This record gives sequence, C-alpha cells and structure tokens, in this order.
Amino acid sequence: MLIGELARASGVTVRALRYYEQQGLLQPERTSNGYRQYDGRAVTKVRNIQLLLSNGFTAQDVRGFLPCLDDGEVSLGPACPPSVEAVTRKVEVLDERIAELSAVRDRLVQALTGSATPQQLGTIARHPAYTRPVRK
Amino acid sequence: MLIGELARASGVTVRALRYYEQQGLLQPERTSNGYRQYDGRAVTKVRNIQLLLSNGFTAQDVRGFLPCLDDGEVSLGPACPPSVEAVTRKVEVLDERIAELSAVRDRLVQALTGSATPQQLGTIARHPAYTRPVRK
DNA sequence: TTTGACCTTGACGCCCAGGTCAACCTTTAG
DNA sequence: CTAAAGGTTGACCTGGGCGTCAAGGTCAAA
Repeated sequence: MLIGELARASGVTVRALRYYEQQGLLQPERTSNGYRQYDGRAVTKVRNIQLLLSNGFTAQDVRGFLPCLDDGEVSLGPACPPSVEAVTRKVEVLDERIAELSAVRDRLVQALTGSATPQQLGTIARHPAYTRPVRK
Repeated sequence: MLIGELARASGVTVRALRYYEQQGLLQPERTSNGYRQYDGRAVTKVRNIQLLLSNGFTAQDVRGFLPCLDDGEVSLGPACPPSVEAVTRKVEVLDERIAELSAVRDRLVQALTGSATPQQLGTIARHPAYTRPVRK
C-alpha cells in the first residue's frame, strides 16, 4: 500500500502521513525505488493518530499511546512498552477529558430542552457525577 | 473582580484571558481607569472556554457553544441565540468525540488487563457500540 | 518516447493559542 | 515621594500540525 492509497483509505493527507512518520508515529517499509510501503494495519493506526491529535493531544502524547493501540495481535497486556502506570495515567487523562466533554454535552442538551435545573447550572467546572464503568 | 484575580481563580493566564476577549469570548466591563472588571460567573465561563479549547475546538467553535453554557439564569431553552439545530449538531460532534475517546480508553484498558479479544482489536476506527443516554 | 500519475526530499508559509517584552498608567503601602 | 504590585495596549515570537510549492525520480499506458 503506497502513501496515496493510505491517505485515501484513512482520510488524511499525504502531507500528514509524512509528518506522522517524521514525528516517529509511523515506520513504513520502503520499496526498492524508495517509495513508502504500508501494510493494512496502518489504516487503523493512522485513524487513531488523527483521532488523538484532533482531540487535543500532541504528537508526543500519541507516541506514548500508540504501542498499546497498535495491531492487537501481539504485545498486549503489560508487555506493551510503556510502563503500566504510564498507560494508566493516560487512561485517567482520557477519563477526565471524556467527563468534561460529557458535562458540556449534557449542558447543551439541557439548554436545548430548556429543562436546566438550578443545581446543574454553572457546575461544568466541577465535574458533575460522571463515572466510567471501570473494567475490573 | 480584576483580571489577575480571575486568572488565579480560573487557572488560566492573564494573557489567555485577554486573548479570549479578543476572540469575542469574553466581554468584561471596564472600571473608570480602564481596568477589566469581571463578575463571578466569568470563572465558570473561562473554565468552559479552556476546557473546549484544550479538547480540539477552536475559538470560533467555542463562540458557538458559549451562549448556551453561560450563566444559566436566563436565556436557556430554544431562546439561546444559536439556532436549535446548530446546537444539536454540536452535541452530535461532542458525542462523536466522546465515543472516539471512549474507544481509545477501552482499548488502553484492554491492553492493560491483557484481555483484548480479537473482535475488539483494530476496531477503533469503526466506533464500537457506544451509546450516550439520550435525554428524552 | 512522451505523457501523466504517482512518488521522493527539502524548504518556506500559515494558523492558532497563547508567551514574552516594551512602554506606560493607577493604586496602595511605607 | 517613592516603590511595588497590578493594570493597559501593541508588537513580535513560538510550537504544533500541517499546506504548499519546487525540483526531481519512477513507472505504466499510449
């Protein structure tokens, strides 16, 4: 799979793909003529990268996430490079972001329905009870 | 409440506050000597702004959100300036973002627990069943 | 063999969310 | 009166995530 094809398949530009590589997020093979060669898993990988970048994470952040999101065939569990506690912290960061966005969402919905109750107003900053199901 | 106090209270810098104002996100009063004067609701408002900006939304996006998140005392329901369908679309955008982040989170947790099942691997891009409770 | 589509590596440019510095005014404390 | 702390505008700078040429190599089709 060449770069243009990957670009179309993953919905990002060729430029972005080269940038991701430069940032150490992708390491494609090279064909004999120097063309970048990607395998099928790159599509999902690139989508994940774009997803995280467009949600306020930096390329450096993403470097920390990726090894644990990769293909899924090998190296899962505590075998994924970054230390377990590092990933755990990232999960916590994600939970925070999700909670915050959920709070915003709920307030918008309340605004729409016009059913905002006094208790729930102006409380976005102190996250209203949001609990993610903790996988145990 | 002067700008420095608001900065400390809301956890952003003075510079950021002036930038927000320049972007039309804040309209503080001015004291006789030209100092910016904010009321108490500004704290929550600023936190909301920062929250959205740090989650991949632009200042322009935020301009669209704010009137419906404001103080909460008046102008809720379909009385909030942006058209109802505009806000509805923003809610949808939020739902997408939340779903995507949740998917990433779940995959990270799976990587941690080492219990990733084949069906759930490589599926981040096609959002695994995530359903926000739709307020009805 | 020439055209066109695709690829390569630079390198410069842009936008956005601020950081930083300069020059200056205002108010309170000593 | 003077210093310190906080405010003002204006201007330029920065870092991240690309957009956009420029100049050229490769390859299949006509």
